Amino acid sequence: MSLLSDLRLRGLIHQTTDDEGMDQWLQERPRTVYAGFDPTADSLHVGSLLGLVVLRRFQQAGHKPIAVVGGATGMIGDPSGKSDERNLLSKEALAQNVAGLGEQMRKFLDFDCGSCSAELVNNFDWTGQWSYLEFLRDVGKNFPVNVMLAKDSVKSRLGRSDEGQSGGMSYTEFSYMLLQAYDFVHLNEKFACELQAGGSDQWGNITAGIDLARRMNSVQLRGLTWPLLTKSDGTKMGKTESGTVWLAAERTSPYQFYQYWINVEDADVGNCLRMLTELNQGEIEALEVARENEAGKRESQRRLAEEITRLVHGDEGLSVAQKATEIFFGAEISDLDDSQLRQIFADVPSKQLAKTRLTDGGLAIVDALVEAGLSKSKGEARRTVEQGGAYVNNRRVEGIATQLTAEHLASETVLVLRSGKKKYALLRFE
RNA sequence: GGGGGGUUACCGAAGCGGUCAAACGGGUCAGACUGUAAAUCUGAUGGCUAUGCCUUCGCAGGUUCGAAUCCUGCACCCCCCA
Repeated sequence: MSLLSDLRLRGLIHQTTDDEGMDQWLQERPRTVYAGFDPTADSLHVGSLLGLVVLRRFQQAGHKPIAVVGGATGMIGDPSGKSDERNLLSKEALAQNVAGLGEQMRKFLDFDCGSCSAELVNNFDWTGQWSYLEFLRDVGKNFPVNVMLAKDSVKSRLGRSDEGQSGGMSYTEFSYMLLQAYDFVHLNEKFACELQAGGSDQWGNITAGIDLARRMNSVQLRGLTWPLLTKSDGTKMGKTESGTVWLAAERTSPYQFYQYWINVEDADVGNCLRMLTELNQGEIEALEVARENEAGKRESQRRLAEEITRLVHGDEGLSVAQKATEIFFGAEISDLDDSQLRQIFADVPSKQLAKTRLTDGGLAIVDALVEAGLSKSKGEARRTVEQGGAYVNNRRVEGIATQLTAEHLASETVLVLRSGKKKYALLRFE
């Protein structure tokens, strides 16, 4: 199956500049394709996943992917789809972010495989060189304002100009499109890049780049967009009550990441499997059937979580996430050492207490719950225990009189407390 | 400026001299059920060294053997008349 028909089948194609010819064009010879990534944080998040996955597929099909980090455009802010003007970032912060993103991209793209090696470039490297006058002369001249005003991203903002300070659009933001358009021209000149891919909200920017290349260099470039990945309730993927789901393990632990996918709604999981994983059509269909017959097993979610977590955090990250899942959902805790426990419970609050608290008859379970922050008062702790909601190392505590001693330690120094179904805390005795 | 009503625990809201740590509903926390879903059901819900003790009913005083409940003053809120 050709790359493009596979992408189509997976629902990854929203629009192309060349519906009839592109498939053929891609099969003729290896092409160079680029997609942009937002550098407003030092980590990518679930929202960037689609772009990475698409570039990865292009590379697997023998094409050369370029990931462009918008160091320059990030300083300005893309108006597309944003209701308000974005905060500007300092140069230093951007440089740091760009470095972080590159690290994560290595998991998706091969940067060392000869002619189709991926490239990571920062558009600040070329955009930063421009003088204002040069830019106006060489680039700005090619942008008819009336065409720009007709773009949806601009129109929607101008319509709000009477709504006080947040309405309207600054000249800086208005210029964003020019910068991004020039990126395409530059990449075409330097890497012979002929195709830009992006989310459907990027269509306007992509076509602007194609127009500019035609005017400046008389070349015909191409564009392709993927649909925005949204949930069945219309909200964005990748957000939880506690915030964004990041790809960096320091920001979102592998366990939390894995759990995010495990908890995807039935209505969304099919889309996610098709768009984000590399499972083939047959496997995806089999999961679909399984989902209809035995929805309760949630095999699709499990598979989805497994695939994506492996891609982002590697086999090791996946196995920690799975082990943690097993434990967080009731498996008794045994045969684990300090470092394993710490890794698994990385997200869980912990408190250090003196080792001596465990000697001399031990530490009352009620006090332990309060110390660990699982109960606000001893009364509340007592209630929890009496109602059967307190667990030590995932074993239910029987009786209010329980005293914790060294025998209750799960590993050398750590004891795992739990209140209710999911609230955990660690006590470290050192 | 005058008249009336209000202020109760996390929130809403009963209580109007002892049996009030204070009904009821929501929330929250546990438990059961379940698909790590939704719904439902059950229990708990001021603190503690705990069959008792301590601190709470806007704030400060007072009456009384005894006050969330009565009286006085103060603060804030709402309504009506100027």
